[in-house]
Amino acid sequence: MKNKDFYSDVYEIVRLIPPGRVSTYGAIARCLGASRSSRLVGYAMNLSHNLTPAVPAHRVVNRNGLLTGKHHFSYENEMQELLEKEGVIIENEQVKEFANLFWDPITELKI
DNA sequence: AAGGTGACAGTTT
DNA sequence: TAAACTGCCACCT
Repeated sequence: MKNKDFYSDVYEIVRLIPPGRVSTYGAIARCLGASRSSRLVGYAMNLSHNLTPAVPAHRVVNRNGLLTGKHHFSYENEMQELLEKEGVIIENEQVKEFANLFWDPITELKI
């Protein structure tokens, strides 16, 4: 009934991202048919901090594979640590082999 | 109520 | 090739 569903869908998709994989704001937005609202996805992540169950926002990066949102975590290294813990290697605040680890919700969910 | 902001992305200079 | 600008749409003050 409200765009709140949009956020719910965003959280749901983010939760579907398997460990060790990463996705992008644009891909998620596009999956919901709102390719122009990629910024809103980032905003949704911002609100997901108090969300339960916790949304793995650390698995969501920008289309360049850059950890742009690390500043919004408890501490800046938390995002990187969480990703490295899952096997994702971060180099220069950027996901290494991003193209290989990229998890596209459209491709994965559409099958 | 109106204006400003932003965890992006695509296009242009 | 790299850097900068604009577009976009909901949320916040």
